[in-house]
Amino acid sequence: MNLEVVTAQLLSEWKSHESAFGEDRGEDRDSLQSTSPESSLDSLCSSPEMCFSGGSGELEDFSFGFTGRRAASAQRLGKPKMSTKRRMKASEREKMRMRSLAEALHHLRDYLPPDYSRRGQPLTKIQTLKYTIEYINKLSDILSRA
DNA sequence: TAGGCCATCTGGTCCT
DNA sequence: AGGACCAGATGGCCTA
Repeated sequence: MNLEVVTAQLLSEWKSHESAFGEDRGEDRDSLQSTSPESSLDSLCSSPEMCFSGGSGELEDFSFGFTGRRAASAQRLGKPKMSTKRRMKASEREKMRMRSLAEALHHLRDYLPPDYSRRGQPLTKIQTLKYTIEYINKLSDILSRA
């Protein structure tokens, strides 16, 4: 069985599951938000610090006001507080890490059949993961029966 | 206005 | 010591 046949079979199977899937979507409908397809990436600039590209001095001032409460709890534990420079570097790395994760999820959506994102509403991260699992299971099932 | 989703910051933990 | 990963907290945006 070649790839085209598998794909065709999958799509037809997909259609047959559409009703059940629709219910699933209905269940999730409430959680479908209006984040546009590009929003998860474009919205990287949705908060003040997101558009910061490194201006360390100002960022430092900002994060100081923002993190006071947690720093206090860290000091209470008697642990040596991370240096500001190191903390900023760690924050930057974490930001990049989460962005690459969001990007990967964004990319993953492209591999799901359009049925999964009906009504032009993009999938949330959770939905993307759940539906991907579902999709892979269906593909595996078809292949095992071939 | 409440609730969902998201990006970011942060401290803790593990690993190299 | 420093990087990677994780989970909790927080605030902004959007929709019903």
